[in-house]
Amino acid sequence: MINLSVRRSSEPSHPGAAHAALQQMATEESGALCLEAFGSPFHFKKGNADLDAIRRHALGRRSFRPHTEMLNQNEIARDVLMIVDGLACTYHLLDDGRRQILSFCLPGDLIGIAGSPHAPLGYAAAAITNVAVAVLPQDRLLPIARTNPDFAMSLTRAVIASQALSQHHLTNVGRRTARERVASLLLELYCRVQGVSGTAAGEIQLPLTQEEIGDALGLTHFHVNRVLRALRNDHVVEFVNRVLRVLDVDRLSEEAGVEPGLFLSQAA
Amino acid sequence: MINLSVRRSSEPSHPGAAHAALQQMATEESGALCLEAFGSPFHFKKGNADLDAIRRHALGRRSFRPHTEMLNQNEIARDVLMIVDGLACTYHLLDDGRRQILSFCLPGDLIGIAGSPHAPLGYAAAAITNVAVAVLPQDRLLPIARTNPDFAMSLTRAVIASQALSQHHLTNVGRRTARERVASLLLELYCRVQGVSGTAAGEIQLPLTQEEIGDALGLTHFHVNRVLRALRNDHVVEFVNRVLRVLDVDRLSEEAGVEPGLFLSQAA
DNA sequence: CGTCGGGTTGACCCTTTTCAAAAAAAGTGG
DNA sequence: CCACTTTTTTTGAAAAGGGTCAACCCGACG
Repeated sequence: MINLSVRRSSEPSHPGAAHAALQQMATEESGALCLEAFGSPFHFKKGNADLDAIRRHALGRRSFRPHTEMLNQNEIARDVLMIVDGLACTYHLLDDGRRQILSFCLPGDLIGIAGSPHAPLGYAAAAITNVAVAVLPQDRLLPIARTNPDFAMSLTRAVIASQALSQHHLTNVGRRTARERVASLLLELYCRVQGVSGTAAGEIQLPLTQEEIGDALGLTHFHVNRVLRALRNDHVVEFVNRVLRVLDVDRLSEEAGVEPGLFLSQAA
Repeated sequence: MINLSVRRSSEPSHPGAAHAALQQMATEESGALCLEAFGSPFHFKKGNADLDAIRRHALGRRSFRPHTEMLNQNEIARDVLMIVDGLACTYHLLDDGRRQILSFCLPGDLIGIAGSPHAPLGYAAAAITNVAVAVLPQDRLLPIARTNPDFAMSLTRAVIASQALSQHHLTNVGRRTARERVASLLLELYCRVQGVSGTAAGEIQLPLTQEEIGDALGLTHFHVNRVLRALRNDHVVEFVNRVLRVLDVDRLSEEAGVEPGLFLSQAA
């Protein structure tokens, strides 16, 4: 049902020699392991005030290769990570292998904020593409907040925004048909990716497998495949070769059953 | 499919004369409309530091009768509400009447915190029983946070805790069977109610309809009924007459597929 | 050139929904 | 305290939306 081949992030990486220059570029402040290219369509373009406020306090950078685990759901998370480049996801993994993807994480998203400082995180995070993150040690949050009150509110707003998305997903999975769910997720990703990349073409790069889509929507990848085909036949969206082409945005949001503009506010 | 008979909360209330004394008791700080009795099993017993920090800044109180709307999903929320007594829920309402309950709100829970100060809330909230809340105007959050950094972090932690619950629900609905979902929700409510009420009996008052349970779990109330019967036949839990009796906690958490103690941390 | 991760398809099965209807409970007003 | 109404719970039968399983295809990659 799921791809369990997620490698531990602590594994040493073996970047090809050709990538050396880019790695240098990425190895800014800290001695974190940095690798791979950063020409992805998922780069942090325009910042909003809150995110910049948070990012300003980051202590370093780290990078992750595709399909590596960024946060473990049973360990206490030492650091909060802000995605700077690339695509990741957070998820729950059940004992028998079932997986629920909780969110797809784009540049600007925060992952790993813990409620209690020494409790396990409760969810895992993994890189989907190459991912670069800014690192913010968990135990620096309170000190920073004390000297910088706006920082704390920025943090709060970031968490609230991400919860609004979680709730949207819950409604999706709980009360919508497979077709509506797929339409809704594609619309969401289309809007969010355009939001962070600043572009506005009719298509985006979307390096997701149908299995990942299914794990986010509570469907099997078989059924995702069927729905995708139907959506393509009906000239709503095409999702082939990791490219999502939206043929008719209004139609898509109609199919999804969401008010257009729901996801645009995310990018504000 | 859903009960659309939610009355506007602005309706004047008509408390019986017998309740006068109790009303007085409840009308503490402000001229808010207060009514009805407060002998419910859902009363704010033991506070944790964060919640007290937040509640300390509340400006007044309000009460809601059962099935009245507390927050509207299309309006901008003026106030943040902290439940002090009673049971409420937050939900999304789709155009065609489908409803997804996002969370059940017990004393200590915060609802209505807005990410952007002037955007619609995105979800609604309704009282299930009589509900008493502490009111905290949205626009006081930032001023308070500025002079009191710990308040902001308390707020952040409260939102994080509630997001953890949302995510748990998402996994429930997306990747678990009907039986697992019902078991999981009952276990959650059992633990949370005992947490806030401070009791530890084998049963709790749980004034929910099967329809509400279904709307929270992405099931029809017909199927909830059948699952409930099966669980009763198997001597795991009994849920009759608004009373939830847990016959075997370990068995229940096993059925739910969650590690026992997941929800206990909520009450900490 | 052979393996491997994804995508695609069809047939079949099963969990859950839908619909109709009745019984039980809970309010409401007199 | 009793009729009367409205919710809520319960049950059965039938339909359907998705899941399961078994293949096969394809391009990427070593």
